[in-house]
Amino acid sequence: MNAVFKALNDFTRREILELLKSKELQAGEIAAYFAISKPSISHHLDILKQADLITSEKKGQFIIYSINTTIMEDVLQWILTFKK
Amino acid sequence: MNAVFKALNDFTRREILELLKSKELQAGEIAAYFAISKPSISHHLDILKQADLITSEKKGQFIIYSINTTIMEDVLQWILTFKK
DNA sequence: TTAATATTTAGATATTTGCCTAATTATTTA
DNA sequence: TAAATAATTAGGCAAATATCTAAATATTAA
Repeated sequence: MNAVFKALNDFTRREILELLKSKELQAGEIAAYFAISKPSISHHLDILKQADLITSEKKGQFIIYSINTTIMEDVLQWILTFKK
Repeated sequence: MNAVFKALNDFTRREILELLKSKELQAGEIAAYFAISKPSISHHLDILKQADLITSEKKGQFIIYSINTTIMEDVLQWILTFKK
């Protein structure tokens, strides 16, 4: 859970998740949405991956990223423990 | 939402929320649960308060902290946008 | 009204984070 | 096979974070 909350605690990373919500994207396509450098986006993707919030698959020279919603389910369950 | 994710991104603060889940507590009672100093706990309480995850009420020389679950509802809604 | 208690505020420090540019690795194309 | 393309890794730096001790504030009790 620590890695998940860490990953979610950044606007850019939450935006990346929003992008991946509709469809999977290449690393470069993701980077194109933001005004920050590719290496920085690559680092954000790594943090999201460490939290298991996204998965990646290499296709030739491209790397395709997809969202993994099963982890969101864990967060959901945690949140629900606070609801009466 | 930024303040909420920031507040949740710390083990001690999540533990404080767990404590307040069952009953409201004085600042000193909360601090007694942890091996870190009172000023540090006071700071954590402030961050939780900025995120509106807790509320405080002064009673004499004590300050009573309570959880505010309405903000958890916002997080819940955000999480749900990722569920198919 | 002075001392004790509860808590926060202030100031300092070490660690973590987010960003950058430069360099590296892997793959494809000419 | 050499050049181009996609992406990551490495190294450095400034800002943010978590922690501490010391000092300040507010309230209660002797």
